[in-house]
Amino acid sequence: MSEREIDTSSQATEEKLDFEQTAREIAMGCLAGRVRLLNRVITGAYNEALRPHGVRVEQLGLMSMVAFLDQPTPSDIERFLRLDRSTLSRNLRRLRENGWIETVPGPDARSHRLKVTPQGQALLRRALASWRGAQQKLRDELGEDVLQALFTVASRLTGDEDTPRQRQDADHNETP
Amino acid sequence: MSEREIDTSSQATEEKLDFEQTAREIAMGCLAGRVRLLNRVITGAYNEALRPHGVRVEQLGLMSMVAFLDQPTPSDIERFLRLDRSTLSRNLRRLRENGWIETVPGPDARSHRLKVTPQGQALLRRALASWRGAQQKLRDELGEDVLQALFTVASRLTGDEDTPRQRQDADHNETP
DNA sequence: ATGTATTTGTTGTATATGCAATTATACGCT
DNA sequence: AGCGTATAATTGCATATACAACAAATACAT
Repeated sequence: MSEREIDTSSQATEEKLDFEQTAREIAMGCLAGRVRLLNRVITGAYNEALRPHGVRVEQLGLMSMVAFLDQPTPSDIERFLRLDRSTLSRNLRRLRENGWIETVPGPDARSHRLKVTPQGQALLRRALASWRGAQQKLRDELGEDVLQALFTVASRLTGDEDTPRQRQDADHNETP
Repeated sequence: MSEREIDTSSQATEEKLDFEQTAREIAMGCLAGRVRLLNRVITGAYNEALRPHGVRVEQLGLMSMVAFLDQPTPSDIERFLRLDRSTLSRNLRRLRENGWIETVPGPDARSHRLKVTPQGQALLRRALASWRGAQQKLRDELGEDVLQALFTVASRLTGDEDTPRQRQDADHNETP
């Protein structure tokens, strides 16, 4: 870096500014980054509250989903949670290894149904107060409206489980 | 399951209902679950768009943060992103192994500063269009107001480092 | 100055997550 | 029936994430 770069490189300077602006645009404006930050903070808050019970909020949530969907197959959960099959497979295996869920023969020879064991139910009941504590704390911090907004966004983004309004046109299929 | 359970177990029945309600409360109402779902869908969208460039949005974002913070130490980034030290350490190592960032001696013998290499800058420029495409697509799907809401929530939850340049009133400090 | 506490980074261990490839089963069509 | 395709779950590999334990260096209090 001697003399050349300073004099003749108005272009290089421009590129540098360009890069800095780009970096700023992504660093401060990336939606994915924000949502991951949000996720770290929020998930961390629940897990801190749940630590005494030896369960993570991811596991508690999955267990609850098994109960809520009433003997679902892994595939059912996958669709509902937009979770990759392989992720789900392993997460369920861990729940099974902990004795919190069990499998019963399913409607198909290649599938099976899931149910929460009594131990799993007991755990859920034990952990409920801590879970509620974390949820309430965040509700207080963020406000009920923000909570609702987050739920609404999630619904809208996943093709909505609960917002069945506005069907534009079911005919326009885009290249099968 | 013979006859006993049906007759004498009004208490067991009650407990079962109780469990089902709890499961529903958590399965459908857990904020952490919603935010993680949101994160899966959104981060997945960016990564799909970025795949041709061989970089993930987590990495692109971290690289941009290094540039934006202008030769930060890992500790600076940790505070800004609310990322665990160990996570950051490994993520930075991978960026270094890819030749996208480098370290220079820091203000301290136990620390060092980070900067983006020319290769890293080139990658950022190359990937910019794809990143913008993903961001715009989500903006269209969610609406500008929702985007802003997500940013605001993140800021509020982290004690807000940034709160976009919008400074409507820099005077109104909210009771320290 | 000296001993303790704090800061900074790394490594071990574990979970969550996703993509690609594989296996097994079911389904549909000829 | 049999063949090709679609669906279901698992496994290999890689990254992101966090907690705990550690090592090195600095800061601080007396």
